[in-house]
Amino acid sequence: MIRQEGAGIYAWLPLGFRVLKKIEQIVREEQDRAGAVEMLMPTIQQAELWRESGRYDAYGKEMLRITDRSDREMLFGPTNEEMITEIFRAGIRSYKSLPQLLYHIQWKFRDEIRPRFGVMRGREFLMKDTYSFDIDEESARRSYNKMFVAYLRTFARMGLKSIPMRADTGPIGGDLSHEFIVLADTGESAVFCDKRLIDLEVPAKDTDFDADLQPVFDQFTAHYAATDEMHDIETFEAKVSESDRVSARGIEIGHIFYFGTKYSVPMKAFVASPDGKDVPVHMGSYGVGVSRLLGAIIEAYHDDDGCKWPVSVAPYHVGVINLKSGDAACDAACEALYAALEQEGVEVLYDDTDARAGEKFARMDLIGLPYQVVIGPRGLKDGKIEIKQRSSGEREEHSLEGAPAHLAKRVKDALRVT
RNA sequence: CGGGGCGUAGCGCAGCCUGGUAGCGCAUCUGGUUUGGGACCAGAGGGUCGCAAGUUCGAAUCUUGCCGCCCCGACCA
Repeated sequence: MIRQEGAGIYAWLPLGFRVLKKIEQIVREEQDRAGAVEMLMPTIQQAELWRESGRYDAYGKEMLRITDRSDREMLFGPTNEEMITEIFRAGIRSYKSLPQLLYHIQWKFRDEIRPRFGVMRGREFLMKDTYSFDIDEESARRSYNKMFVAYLRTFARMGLKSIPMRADTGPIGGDLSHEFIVLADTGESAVFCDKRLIDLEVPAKDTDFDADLQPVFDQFTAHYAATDEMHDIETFEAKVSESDRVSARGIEIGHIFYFGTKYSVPMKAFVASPDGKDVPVHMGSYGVGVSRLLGAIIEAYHDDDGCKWPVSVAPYHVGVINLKSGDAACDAACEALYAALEQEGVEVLYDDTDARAGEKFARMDLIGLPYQVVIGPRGLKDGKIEIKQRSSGEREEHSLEGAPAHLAKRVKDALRVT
């Protein structure tokens, strides 16, 4: 799936790359649904831009600084607030063009003191970052809520139960911020929350993002939830009954900020307000660690034998195991099934190596595709094949004849966006 | 950056203390026997022992310097 090429730097091998693309696509679809517009900014930025915001000196050693052949100072972007602000001010002059919600999915580099946990904390990582521009705080809050809801949906589609937690705004600054945390034993930080939060229903596919989303926000922030650094044990114990208290470990998979005019003022991103006066725009930024999500999903879905991918992000939906490759009937049956499944839009990984059965099963379990189809000469005599579900381990006999439609239906049901 | 450790075949490791020219398991390749849930036998290929300098008749092994990587801590999508 991946291969380490340096501290915190990974090559994405074919299988891992497929998963990354699927995660990316879900993130993209939910951004689009929420009304954000995709674009693409470069990885390399000019130091000059960062001097305007004052962050060139403030950012410290985490920023990878580069010089070009003319000794111009450049940097590999750790984030894009400055650049998007520059793009905004160059093109937007009037309140009538607001709000704006722009995002891109691009590689970032942060020269972490200590990269670890593989792709969970790489130095180079793929991030979706959205930036909002609004005329005032009230409007900015609506943008914030859109991303808040979009994130709940995004993570749910990957099978992750995310919990928004009030967060410290950190070096990016501002006063309204939430981290989206997924609970996992191997999580990096301790988290504390109210159990009732975990069972809340995620907003549906047909959510109207132009409507008032404040009730959703209120619902998901009504109960206690805090990461280690924001945790206050007295409040926790006062607000949450003992049976509802959850103390666990969590992985941060998303982080949203409202930071007002922090960048628009120094960088002069002003728009004309209705009364004709120039006012600084109110901004927010919203990040999802796309490459990190791959690690988070594995943490959430695996067993001793390997991965157990949710259908929505699995590198393939179905693995076809030919128990006796070289046998004419087996080969024909496998190839027919493969073709029929592809016809149905099901993604298939076909193992026709001549390894022993046990090795093939083990390998397929490790890869962790949602469904495995086993075809061998013995079952084939009666037109039977085996369908195994990786997540439950459940195996069922099925007729070869109806298998493509049957599997396609199961895959499509699992993929149905709610 | 502070503390600890590692670098020897694609992967995982032994050998280093006590210098004598490199080995094991897995993987790969060939042949055979097997074959329905991690087979067996026989054989083969694959290594500038992280890099450089030094000590020595001789360095994977000792010394020094450098590079890379991992783990613990402060920081982070």
